[in-house]
Amino acid sequence: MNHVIAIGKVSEATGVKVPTIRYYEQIGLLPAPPRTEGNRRTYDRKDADRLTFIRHSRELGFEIDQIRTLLSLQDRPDQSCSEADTIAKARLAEVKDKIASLKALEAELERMVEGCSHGRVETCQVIEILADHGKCKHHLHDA
Amino acid sequence: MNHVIAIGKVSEATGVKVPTIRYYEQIGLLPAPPRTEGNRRTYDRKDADRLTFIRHSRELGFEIDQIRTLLSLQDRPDQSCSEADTIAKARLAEVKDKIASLKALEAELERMVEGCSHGRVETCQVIEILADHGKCKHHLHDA
DNA sequence: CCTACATCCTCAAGTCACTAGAGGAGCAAG
DNA sequence: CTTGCTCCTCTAGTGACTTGAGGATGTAGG
Repeated sequence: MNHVIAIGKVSEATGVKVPTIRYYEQIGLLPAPPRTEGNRRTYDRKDADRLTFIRHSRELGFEIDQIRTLLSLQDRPDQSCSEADTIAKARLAEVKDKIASLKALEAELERMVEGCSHGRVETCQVIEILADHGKCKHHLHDA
Repeated sequence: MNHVIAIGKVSEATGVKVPTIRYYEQIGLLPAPPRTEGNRRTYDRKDADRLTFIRHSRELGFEIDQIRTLLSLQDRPDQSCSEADTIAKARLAEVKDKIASLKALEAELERMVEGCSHGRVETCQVIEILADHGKCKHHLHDA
């Protein structure tokens, strides 16, 4: 209720950097807060909660547009949560994919590093493997 | 030696898209090839190899600047490969980190999705967990 | 009251690694 | 000769911010 928190304090409390908070306001993800006489933004607890929600969602890899949807769902608690469920499931699938391809990548990098004879480039597996894709067993889709 | 391959063919052969090849030339990652009378780029086997090297490195998640270093190492085979080794090791560490944080993320998403009662938003774990970071056991660094 | 200094403001431009589109020229086949 | 493909340059857009310039405001100490 009492808009009293300065942008720097919200930043500290939520872990979202000051310019990022202003950016979120600009793109309409966070409502423009009231200002002091000296034109400074004043936030309250609700704003901080929203920013925490946003930060956590970003950490989980959701895109801004997905977060927009999730936020709008949060604002209307009577609605079905199937949309939130769908978004989370899609993200989960993405994450599983990414873990799989990162593991392939890890294996290949390990092979590279282990194969490095610490000699000259001529005989270095690192360079060798990068140069010759045929030496790579896996098909990596994206890393 | 015989510069004879058109950009579309190199693209096909290496899996690097045509505009991306031109982009790599622009940023100096790939040397500007000779042109035909009709101003078309003509590539040879060496260029294709270099592009394969670049693509594979990108798939492994190396940044353009790192690839620049790796390429310059490849060009001077007498040098020590310790720099390549260092770059690969750093990338390996990054990948391991990322896998760890993605696994935490996977667990959290799974918890969210399983906790969804398919009812209204009010009781939905998905929204709940996003809103309250305290409910999240893990510290995720980046996803 | 004055002076440092931290914090805040706006606006524009930069980052990374591409991708997309406009508008036009070259080239091979039917 | 025309259809349709590939190619050319150039500019601008993408996502999610970050950085910097240039200035105003707020606060603590002397």
